[in-house]
Amino acid sequence: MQNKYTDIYNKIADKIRKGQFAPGTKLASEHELMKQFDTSRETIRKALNHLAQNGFIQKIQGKGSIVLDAVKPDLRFSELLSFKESAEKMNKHARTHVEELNLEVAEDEICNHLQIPAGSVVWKVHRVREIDGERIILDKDYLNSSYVKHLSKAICEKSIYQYIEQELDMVIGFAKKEIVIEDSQEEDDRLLEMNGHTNVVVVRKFVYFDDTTLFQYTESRHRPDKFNYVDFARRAPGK
Amino acid sequence: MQNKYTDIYNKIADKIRKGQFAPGTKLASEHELMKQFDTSRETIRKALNHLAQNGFIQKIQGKGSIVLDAVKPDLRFSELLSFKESAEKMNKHARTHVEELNLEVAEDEICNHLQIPAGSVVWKVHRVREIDGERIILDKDYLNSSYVKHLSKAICEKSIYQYIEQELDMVIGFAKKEIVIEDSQEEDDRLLEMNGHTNVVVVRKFVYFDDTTLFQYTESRHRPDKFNYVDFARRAPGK
DNA sequence: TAGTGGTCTAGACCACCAT
DNA sequence: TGGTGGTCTAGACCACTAT
Repeated sequence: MQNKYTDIYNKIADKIRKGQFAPGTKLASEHELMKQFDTSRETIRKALNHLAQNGFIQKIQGKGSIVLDAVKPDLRFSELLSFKESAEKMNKHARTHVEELNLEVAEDEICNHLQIPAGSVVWKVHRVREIDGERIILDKDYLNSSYVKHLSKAICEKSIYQYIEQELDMVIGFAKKEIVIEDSQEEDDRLLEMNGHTNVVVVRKFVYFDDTTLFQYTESRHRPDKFNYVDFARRAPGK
Repeated sequence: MQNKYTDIYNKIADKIRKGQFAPGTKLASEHELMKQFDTSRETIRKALNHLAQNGFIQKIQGKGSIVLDAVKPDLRFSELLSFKESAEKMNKHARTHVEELNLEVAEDEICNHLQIPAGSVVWKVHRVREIDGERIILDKDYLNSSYVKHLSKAICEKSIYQYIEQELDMVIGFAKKEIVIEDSQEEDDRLLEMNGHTNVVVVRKFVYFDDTTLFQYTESRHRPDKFNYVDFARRAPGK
């Protein structure tokens, strides 16, 4: 347990995920939850607001907190997950093939993306993701070697994020993402089982540490028929 | 002004958008903002946390709140905006062509999506979105006629959400969204300028009122080369 | 050590919903 | 009317960063 409200959040979220709190039913009132968790109302409210933000519940003034039919809130576009984490949450059989792993002088475009001087040395990692026996995603990662000094095939096969967080003890903060559709390139055709598809879904991602330093640029190239993203969106209040 | 913290949020967000607070610089401290806005610290913190959630700032303990280089946080995938709102925020020349507007017995699949009995009567609205002179999006909307009793061509040309919120005084709460790539259908080819593209990006959306009732199912079909979504994602803390 | 943000509390008052 | 959630406050204590 890190703090009370994430603890309460996790306990309630788990019960909703497991169906112990059924969709359509109401949670106990905030007053009741205060007693159950022996805490103050603001702390309960922090947990409940977080649950509402993530699509677990809907709070209605005067009524209570209604459990929603989860959108698999685990597979969120707005979450920043590694491939390994996503695959595990989806219960997929996944394998990673490291096709390329080099510390090299980066192309100008990559240096530009990483906001470092042209001619800088970066880690270039190309990995193919095999899911249920099919090679359907090509991940092209570029990492600022000033922050991530060492990488290995084993690390890339497992999870770079896990290595950064657990071994390097750096904290990943946030990312900017973009989705576009593009024509497939020679590399996609060579490394993926394209099954005749001529375009790919490209997810571009800029990933930052907690202290706002940019350390990674990634292009995740998906075979179009296997691409699927879900999300939960709230209507911005106001006006 | 509805309440203090959204007011403070909007004021700071506007200044960041306009560049009056430059990326990389720090906001005033929470203590300082308390004095500036004549309010308590928790109220300031609510506003700042909201700004952090939406990618405007990064809070660092012991240091302060750093202004981020905005990802055009206005064009977020995780936001629930109408086409009109999106187009306005992007400063695009947009036109809407209402191709179909009928109150009719819905197909079983649609009834299923809207969670109503087979054979129910629903509003079916097909609209083509023209942006910068090109017809590139086909929106197929289905609305539960028990909640939305009246619609007109004028309403559909303008904004259904605006009509629902301002005229019907209903509050739109949240939506579940999904993105997939599919082969284009005869209707896409007929109504859109496909320029030889043979697939479309389909955004499926289930939209709910504030009180958790489902009132709309939408399929938004985009020409692939014009599809672009951006988002800001935070790494879930914990574990 | 001083200043920053992070957590938590106990209580007030208000708005909305049910009865 | 009583119960629910929504806003706001003043203050305490802690953790981290600077110096």
